[in-house]
Amino acid sequence: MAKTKTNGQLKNIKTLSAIQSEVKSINRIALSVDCVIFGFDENKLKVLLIRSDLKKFQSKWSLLGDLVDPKEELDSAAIRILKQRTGLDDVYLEQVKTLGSLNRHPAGRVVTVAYYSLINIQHHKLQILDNELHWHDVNDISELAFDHKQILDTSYEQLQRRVQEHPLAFSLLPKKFSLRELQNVYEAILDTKMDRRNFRKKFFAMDFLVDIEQMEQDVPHRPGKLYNFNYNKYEKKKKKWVGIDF
Amino acid sequence: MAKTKTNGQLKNIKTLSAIQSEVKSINRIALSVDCVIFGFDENKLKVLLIRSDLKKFQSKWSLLGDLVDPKEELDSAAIRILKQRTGLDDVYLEQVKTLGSLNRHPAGRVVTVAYYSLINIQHHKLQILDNELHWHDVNDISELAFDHKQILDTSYEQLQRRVQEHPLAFSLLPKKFSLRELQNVYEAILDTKMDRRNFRKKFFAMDFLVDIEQMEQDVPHRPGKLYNFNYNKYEKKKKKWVGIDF
DNA sequence: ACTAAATTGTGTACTTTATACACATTATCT
DNA sequence: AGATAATGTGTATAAAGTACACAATTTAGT
Repeated sequence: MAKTKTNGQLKNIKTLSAIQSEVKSINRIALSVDCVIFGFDENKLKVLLIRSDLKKFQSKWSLLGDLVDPKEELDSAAIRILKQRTGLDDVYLEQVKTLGSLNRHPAGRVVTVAYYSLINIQHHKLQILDNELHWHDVNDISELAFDHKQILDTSYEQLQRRVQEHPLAFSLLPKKFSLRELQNVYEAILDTKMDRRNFRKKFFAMDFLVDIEQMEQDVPHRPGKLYNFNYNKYEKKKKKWVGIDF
Repeated sequence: MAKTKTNGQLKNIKTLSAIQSEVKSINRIALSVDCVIFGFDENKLKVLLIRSDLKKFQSKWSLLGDLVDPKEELDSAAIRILKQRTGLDDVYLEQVKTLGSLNRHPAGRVVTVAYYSLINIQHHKLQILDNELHWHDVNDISELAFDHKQILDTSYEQLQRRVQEHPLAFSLLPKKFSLRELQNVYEAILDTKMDRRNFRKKFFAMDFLVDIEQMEQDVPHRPGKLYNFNYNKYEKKKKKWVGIDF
């Protein structure tokens, strides 16, 4: 590798062929993708986990992941995993961070790109036939295989931040939802209680909810109205940003 | 690779040795780190770029980056690059995202982990002796080598978001700064003008600024008071979060 | 020494947003 | 028919954000 030093600084004189030989050489690392798949059920935020296959982590649960093929895009790998595990392929997906501790994986150096996704459990409920796959309450998870607890925590924190500034919550619900269901999603994600009247006022003031003139069915009480979220209107009107607040 | 299918789902029966062989095999990818190094000078937000060394990108500027060694932590690689290029090793550093398009690099498949960092230009001004390294106005950059423009844009957007919610701006300033300098940093990052009296009111109300009882020197007008930012106090009092706002 | 120029430092009125809070209505279940 | 459980609605108060002007301090120029 061609480098020269000038006053302690590196000069940037690598040639393409030098870089190519570095890229082709043993200088490579296994890459994986791990997906934190969030769902919403029984008024709780859930995450889909699989029982770990490795002896070292026997009996521990882990996130859904796989190695990235050298000819595969990162996002494609995440989409592939989601499709394989949930049967869904049109889901909200967001990259969270990349972890690469030297000893994070027992099989050697594996750098992993973490994603989280939001899915509507109702839509795919029938597809989890693999009995090693289960939905877990996010707040009940104390330990996972590898560094997956850390990935989950970071993803959950990012979800909490982003759900307040972007209309993500709707991805966890059916297309038609009641205001109570929407509030339940926010309360589950943010782990807090909100005032019902102020919550409704806020969302009606935003003016992104469409009253579809239908009512809830099969609820053991007065049914609420059902709404859609109008993404087009949101895209046109969304705020740029606000102010300094920390 | 041992997989079985059950109703279109994958079962998770890989053994450790199967994974090890996947990890060790040709199934590996070159990894790099690219750093967006932000600075603040002449009341403008700047980014440190180097002239690209590759013919294909002749005359284009690029971010500072290097391949990650298989025995090197990701953060360490970013810190190494910052140290090599700026001489600084105690800088604000944040991972932004990982890009892995199949054709993003002419030398082959190279997945890159992007970081941004904030440094105080004054502190290291004398260390940029390499004349291929230059500070550029962030808003003057229209084209960069590889996909570096995309990395810059994403980093800049993330900086704009985060600077509003976290006390990052101070990393671009000397330890002692005047309120006007602080406001200039915010105005440069957010590309906006703010009301001077309201800005002061806001920061004094937060109560994280320490009046160090010194005045600016060598300014051609009435000097302002100098302040420190009290990170300890901030860590104790910082807000959890707020509400729904999009 | 005086004047002009530039910037600091300060307070108040107004607008917008957030919060706290209660009761009548509509449906189901027994 | 009555009990239960949730929906739907408005107002008063508190907090935060915004708009805005003038005197004081220092340097630079003459």
